[in-house]
Amino acid sequence: MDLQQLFQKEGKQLIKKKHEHVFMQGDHDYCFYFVQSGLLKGYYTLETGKEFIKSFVQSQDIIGSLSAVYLEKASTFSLRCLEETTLLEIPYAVLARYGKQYHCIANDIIDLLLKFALKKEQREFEFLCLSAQERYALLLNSSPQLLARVTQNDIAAYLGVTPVGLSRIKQRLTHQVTLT
Amino acid sequence: MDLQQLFQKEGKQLIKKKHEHVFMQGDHDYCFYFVQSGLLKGYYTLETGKEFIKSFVQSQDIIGSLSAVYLEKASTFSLRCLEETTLLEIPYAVLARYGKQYHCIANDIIDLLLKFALKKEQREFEFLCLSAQERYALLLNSSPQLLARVTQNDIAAYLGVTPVGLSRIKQRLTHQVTLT
DNA sequence: CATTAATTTTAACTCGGGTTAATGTAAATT
DNA sequence: AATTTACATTAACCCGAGTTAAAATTAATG
Repeated sequence: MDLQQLFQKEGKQLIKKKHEHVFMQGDHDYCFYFVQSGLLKGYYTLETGKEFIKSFVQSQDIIGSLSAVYLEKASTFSLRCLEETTLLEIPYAVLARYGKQYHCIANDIIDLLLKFALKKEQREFEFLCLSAQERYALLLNSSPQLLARVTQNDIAAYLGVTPVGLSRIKQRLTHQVTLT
Repeated sequence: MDLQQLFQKEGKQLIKKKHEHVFMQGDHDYCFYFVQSGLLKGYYTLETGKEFIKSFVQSQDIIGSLSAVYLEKASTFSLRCLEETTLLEIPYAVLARYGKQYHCIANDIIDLLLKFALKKEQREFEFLCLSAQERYALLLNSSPQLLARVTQNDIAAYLGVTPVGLSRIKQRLTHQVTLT
């Protein structure tokens, strides 16, 4: 048995409409979610009211709040649907139980965590070493189909700039391109 | 047996002088390292020659290049001693073998990866949502003793600003503080 | 279809941070 | 002690991005 089969077997199916939340920043959510279809955003809300997007979550992804699930603290971010989305929900306790019993599940969890860690490391690299314009160019290259499904506001919030800033970046890029 | 005991038992001790490298960006290093004493920096070198510090690595930390070890690719960063440092070196293959055999080791690996993922997630948050000044203020609060061991240049490279920029941030902060 | 609401672009102004270079200060080496 | 080398601060100038506000475009809804 692998992790995905475990979700199929033990997961509870949730169907969420566009704009609905799976959980909110501050919640003590103790579940992981496998995305069967749809699109979501994980985002931070600051005291100032500003919103920043941690990640877009797509079909076949597994998502959960590590700080809520593992540290048993309040979730540091909210998870909200950008499109109608179907998920399979599984409590962490169930996952942990299977992990202890089946080595292959434990290995899948290690695998999942490693991929997650690598993804976060890559994003850290981009923020640490690259300009907003370079980050946008990378995103455009790696995920054009994702960008098409998402508003400019959300892309900006993902890059860590304002919508106005992103608009200027796009303008600069297209001018440069047509120059060459 | 736990992970630290495994390092004691199977690890090979390395003693490195200040400025020596453990591995370099581009190397195919296949090991994890437990830091017994000393201080290191993991850093990216860009084609432009600019350096950015991914993380400082302190006593009791475990470090390795995930992309080198797990993806079997070239390491994306270099690891270099800021002080004389002693390490215990263990090949990933050995770790994986013990992980398969002993559940407690597998659990420790999951634990290690989770903590690493949480750390990277926190740093992602800081870059995504906070200004350089806010990041510096946080660092000053959370790790004053670390800052005392590290040069301004390295703190700047860790925050993602230039030494000149950091100097201005410090000036701004002390002026603000003395105003209140 | 028309109106309202949401999204995107453009402009004017401000500010943080990069760049370069000069100055000051501390360490290291001979 | 003297000189070189590394590290830190300061100043002048420039540019990218934030802010606010207005205009333009697109989408949603009665």
